[in-house]
Formats: sequence, structure tokens, C-alpha cells
Amino acid sequence: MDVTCDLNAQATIEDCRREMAAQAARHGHTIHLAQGSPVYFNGDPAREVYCVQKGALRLSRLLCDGRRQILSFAFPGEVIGLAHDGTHHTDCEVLNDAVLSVLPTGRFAAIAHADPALASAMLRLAAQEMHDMQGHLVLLGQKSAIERLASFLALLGGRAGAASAGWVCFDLPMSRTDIGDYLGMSVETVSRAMTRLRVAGLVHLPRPDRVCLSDLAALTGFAEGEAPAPARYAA
Amino acid sequence: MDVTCDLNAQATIEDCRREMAAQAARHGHTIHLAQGSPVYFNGDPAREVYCVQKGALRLSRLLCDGRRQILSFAFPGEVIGLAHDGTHHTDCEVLNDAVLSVLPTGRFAAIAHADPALASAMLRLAAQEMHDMQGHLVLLGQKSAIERLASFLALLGGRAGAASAGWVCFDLPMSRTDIGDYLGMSVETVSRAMTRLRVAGLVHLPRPDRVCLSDLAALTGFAEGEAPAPARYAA
DNA sequence: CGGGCAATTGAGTGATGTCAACGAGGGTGG
DNA sequence: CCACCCTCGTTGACATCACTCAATTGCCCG
Repeated sequence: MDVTCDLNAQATIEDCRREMAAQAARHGHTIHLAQGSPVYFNGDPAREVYCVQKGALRLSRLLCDGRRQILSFAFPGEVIGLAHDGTHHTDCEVLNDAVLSVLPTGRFAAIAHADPALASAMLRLAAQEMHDMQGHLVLLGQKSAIERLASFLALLGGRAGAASAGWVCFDLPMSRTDIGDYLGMSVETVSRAMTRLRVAGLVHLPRPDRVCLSDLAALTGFAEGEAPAPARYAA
Repeated sequence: MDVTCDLNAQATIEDCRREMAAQAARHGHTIHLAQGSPVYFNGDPAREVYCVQKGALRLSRLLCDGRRQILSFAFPGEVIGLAHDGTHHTDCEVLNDAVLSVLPTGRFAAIAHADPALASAMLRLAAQEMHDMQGHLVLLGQKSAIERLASFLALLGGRAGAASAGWVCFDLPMSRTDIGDYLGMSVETVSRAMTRLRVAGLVHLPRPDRVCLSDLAALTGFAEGEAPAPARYAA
């Protein structure tokens, strides 16, 4: 499902995020959470929605036997906590020390009811989120290990330094284990793929938790399968 | 992102679907499409939203080199075509001869603006869809081939015969290739997994395109990793 | 009856998971 | 301040699951 709100077709996604953040700031309150804190767990009643102001969150789901899939990492500007049935079906934890705007679900619904612009913005954000999830599905279903990691780094790189033509550098707030659980592969495979990307010259790692990209476009192209997948990572 | 609309917290997802379908029927028009027809392609302007009344649709995304990921199959009651930026980023085609309610995007937005209940219902449907996609992410990222197929058949079985305790039977409107592209595995692996489930007694196949489940709960349990994955399919 | 497509099955290969060892960094306690 | 330990990341060796290539069967349709 993809959705357009023609009402504010001129508005950017960023505008929608700001709209949500402004409403949350006005009608809700702000909390600070330390690294590792849970925001909510699977099964908790969904009483609040959250706008990330600072830091990063990790949303995940577990299988009975402990396998974990990370569904997304939430960065500043993103909204989380909407549930279709009043209950959370994911775990949400703080990666980095985080600042969140908290808006009780009921109040959110009331405001959205009174203000079509907010409902519209929220719908737009939901559509954007679904689009991102579709990319994640393609990644997990079709891409090789090295393409998955390239996609992930390109995604983060795009967030970090959208327009800059030169080097794009950013920190990784999550562990290799988290990356593995996001990309559907083992820690060891993440590490090996990282090494291959480094050797191929597509990424530079000043520290294990810091990434520098000399050519984001090349990395993105590789991640999207422009080069025949098997041939490229012979390097 | 999970979202609750407390406004109509008592309303079921089905109610939301009916609400959307009713609005689409009142303000839009109805079309019939033959098997194999495209509804829209990646890159097309998102001018309309669609409610599936009859038949089944296939939403997919392609990589440059032809790899295809099927994002979802849409069945009666589901709404598709919402886009975050006015453009479709998926291909949508008809699996079965289908009947769709078509509602121009602009008119949808206008109605949603005037009627908070519709906006609320749509947001609810979006949250449900995100929940389903999360399940798909877990499937692709964490499950073995046989667990993936079991999950898929259990999902369809749940749709087909929700409450019935006895046998649940249904037709598969899609090919093995489609199933493979949905589950992120090759046709051959789909076929082998199907054979293993059949031999294990979890499914019965009167015809290749018809499935009968004697114990939906057992299949679901297996699909969710209740039994240690490797041990179970020794049978 | 013959052709073509879909599904299944077999054989062999290859990518990724598992198990294990090693080194680096950071925190704690002596 | 230093020593120790624990965790994280990396790398190697090996096992295994799933993919590729290939052949066969059955069905639908001409």
C-alpha cells in the first residue's frame, strides 16, 4: 500500500515530521532515556506515540527460539509507536542516549480528529515508512550479504550527508550484532562483508564504529545490483 | 511504526476496510481486470487508490538485474495504491480476474480531510499493513525455507478458514515462481519445501494449486519456530 | 496426438551459518 | 597506575542449507 495526500502534496516528508514533532511538543511531554533503556516491549498496551528528537532507537521482533529480526532503526524526526490494535507487537529499545517527545495515543487521536492536516501528515509518514520497509523486504529477500551491507551503509550515508559530493562520514550507533539482525545475517558474515567492501575501496573505516564513504553513488549502485552481483565481489 | 486510532478503537480492521470500500464505491467507480493485467507500474503517477473487491493482486519490486521481490498479495478488502510522494514505487498486477473500486487520489484526500473517520480508518489500515510487513521481514530475515513456506500457507489458511477447527482448504492463485519471489527463495526450493511439509503430514495437496491443512495451529506453531527448526524436518 | 509450460526431483556447487581462536579496547579493581 | 577481565570485532576452518543446472513428469491447450 502506497498513499498520497494531495492535500499537502507540496509538503515534504520533513514538513510532515516537523508537524508531528510540533504537535507532540505542544500536547505531550519530553523524556530522556539512557542507552539500553526499553521504550516498550512486545505485548505492552500502546498508550503513547513517540517522536525521536535525538539519539537512535531499535525496533525488533523475536521468535520463540530467540532469533531476532530488527525491523528498523529510528532516528531523529521519526515517529514510532502507532499500533493497529492498541498493543505493541515489537520491542523498542534505545541505542544511543535519546530524547523523545511523548504524546498519549488518545490525545494524538483527538488532535488528528480535529486537525485534518495532522492526520494527513501522519498518513504521509506511514506511507513513507511502508516504502522504506519495502526496500528492506527487497534487501532481505533478494540481495547477497555484501549487497545487503552496502545497501545499509548507503542508506545511513544518505541520511548523514545527503547532498555533499565529497566524503560522507558517520558513526554507527549500533553493534555488528544489531547490523546482522537487521540484515538477516550472522555477525561473522557482516564482518566479512565489511572487510570486502573495505578492500574493494567502497568504504573506509577509521574505527570499527565509524564509516567514511568516498563515493556514495557507487556504493548505492552496487547495492542496487547495477553490477552483476557475483562478478563484483571477486576483489 | 505501529498506530492506534482510539477514536474508533472498538472498530475492527474489517470495519475500517468496509468504511474504505463504502467510500470508494460511493465516490469512485468500479473496474474489472483480467488475469495478468497491470494495475500500475513502478514510476507511474499515483492518481488513484484501489480497494480490492474480488480476485487477487501481486505487488512487487524489481532490481536492475531482474531479481524480483513480491511485497504482498492483495486480497478482497485490502486497499492499495497509497504513495508517499505521488508516484508508485512498485509494480501491481492482477493474479486472478479481479474487481476493483477505484477512487481518485485527490478525491480520497478531500474526503479524508472532511471526514476524520475515513482518515482514521485509513491510518488503521496502514498500521495493520505495517504489522503484516513486519511479519514478512521476520520471515525473510530469520526463517528457514521450510518455515517460510509453512508461514505462508498458515497465513493463507488463516484467511481462508479463520475459525473452523477441522480441515482448512483453499486454492493458491499464484504460481510457484510467485511464491518463491514472495518468500525470497528459488522455485525449486519452494517445491522441495512443499514436498517436505506434505511428507511430514502438515499439508495435503489434492492438486498443485490447492492446499488442505488438517491442523492449522500445528503449522503455525512450526512456522513460528516453536519446534527447533532443524529437528522437525527430519521426517 | 503433439507442443509447451509448470511442477517436481536429482546432482553438484557455492554462499552463508557455525564453531573456534585471536586481538584490541574499555572498564574495574587492586 | 597497572593488571585483569570482559566484550566486541575480526579471521579461519568446516558444515550445511539453498541455489544452479539439468532431466523428467503431468497437464492444458492447440
